[in-house]
Amino acid sequence: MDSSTATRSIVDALTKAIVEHRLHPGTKLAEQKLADHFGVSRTLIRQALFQLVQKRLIRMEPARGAFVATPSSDEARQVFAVRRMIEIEMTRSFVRNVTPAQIKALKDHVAEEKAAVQRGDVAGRTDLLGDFHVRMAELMGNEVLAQMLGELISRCALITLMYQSSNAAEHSAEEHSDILKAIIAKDEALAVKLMDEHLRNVEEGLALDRKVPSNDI
Amino acid sequence: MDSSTATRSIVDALTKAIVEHRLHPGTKLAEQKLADHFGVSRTLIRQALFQLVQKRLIRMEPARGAFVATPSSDEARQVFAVRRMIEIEMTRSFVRNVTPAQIKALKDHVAEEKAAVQRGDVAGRTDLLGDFHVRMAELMGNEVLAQMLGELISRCALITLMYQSSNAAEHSAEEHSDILKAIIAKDEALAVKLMDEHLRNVEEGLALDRKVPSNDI
DNA sequence: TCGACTGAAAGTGTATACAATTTTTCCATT
DNA sequence: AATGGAAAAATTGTATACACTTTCAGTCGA
Repeated sequence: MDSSTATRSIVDALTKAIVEHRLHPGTKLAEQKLADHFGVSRTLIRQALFQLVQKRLIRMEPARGAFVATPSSDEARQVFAVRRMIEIEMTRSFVRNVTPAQIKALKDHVAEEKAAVQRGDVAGRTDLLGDFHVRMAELMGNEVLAQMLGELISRCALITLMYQSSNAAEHSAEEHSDILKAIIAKDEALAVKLMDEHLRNVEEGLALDRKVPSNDI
Repeated sequence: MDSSTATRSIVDALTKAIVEHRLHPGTKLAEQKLADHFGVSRTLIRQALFQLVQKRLIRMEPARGAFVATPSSDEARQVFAVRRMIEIEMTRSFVRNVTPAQIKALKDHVAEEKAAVQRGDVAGRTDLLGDFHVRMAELMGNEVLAQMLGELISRCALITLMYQSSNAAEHSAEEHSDILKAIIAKDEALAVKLMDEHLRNVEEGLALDRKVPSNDI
């Protein structure tokens, strides 16, 4: 059997469950339970758990087991700082080499976002808002970039769940739209500025100064 | 026993061996041999191998086993593109908030680099040249950044081995020194420009246009 | 001689077994 | 009733067993 396929699908399923907030920060992930649930042995579950540790979506405590990660506010700030570093330059590079096909792809994406907002599809909206950034990376044809950004954004999903205060994320679709306009106008400086502000807005919509909220372990 | 400790030390040992070029691209990593070498069962070896797959230092083929990765020239270009994105903004941020202690730390590091160059210590030099960049990230207090950059630089070690043509890397210590001078002068634009050029120089010292050289699998 | 088949050897993929640790339960003691 | 502690249950960490796939050597046939 394909080594990766079995383990990979478990990793993907767990990642999805964590990012979509069906598994909350601090939740214990018992190996046998997961094994029963997925219909495999603990061996494969452990392989999957170790991969999730590397993705920083769970943590493992010696002899105590795996838990959904509870990123600290420090870590949250660092993740956002790295996102800004990457995405500022990504945006710059994107504007410089943008093609009509790329613009169309982003337009379609923003339209989907707005549709999700309109119909009040919170889960779908959250998903799409993150995908906008990964989509840019993919459209640039840089898989390394796309994957790194994807992992950072997965971590942001956890962070958002833990520290969300205001619903500043409601404006994100608008901001994406504005960024796209700047890209279309090939206004490099503006696009970069808007992306930077957008990421700062998302971060400032979080309560990173307070203690870890309700979901404390 | 600490879950991570055993596996972790295996991952570290293999990473070191790959980055230090004691294991060449394409080399088969047989599980039982590694198990014997490390004095553990295949279980732990497999856990380690899966982690190395995620770090892109090895690849696993279904039912065929693990091999030291042989990054394509496309992948190499992407890795360098991401490094530039991250490090340009990292440098900018570094200059803006630099402290005397940070400057001293980088000065010491560059001195070590020059010493290694002087005494013809190629292995130590290569190591230190990569560390300069990680050191900057660490000095900024951003562990997330430091770890991401560390992984990118590990991949660069593999890439360098596969595609090294000219020994352009010999000037790297000089370039680090120049970057540091710009940082000390708090000349943000210059520091960023020098870092960008430095990374481009390293990349251009590689033969990414040619077919995969001798070490083809 | 070359090529294709065949069977053995080696290696990977998953499950299970077992030792060691943690957690829970339950009873005794204050 | 609350606390402490010991035994039992559950859980993790590692090794081993076993089925399945690939690899390779050797043989047979053209």
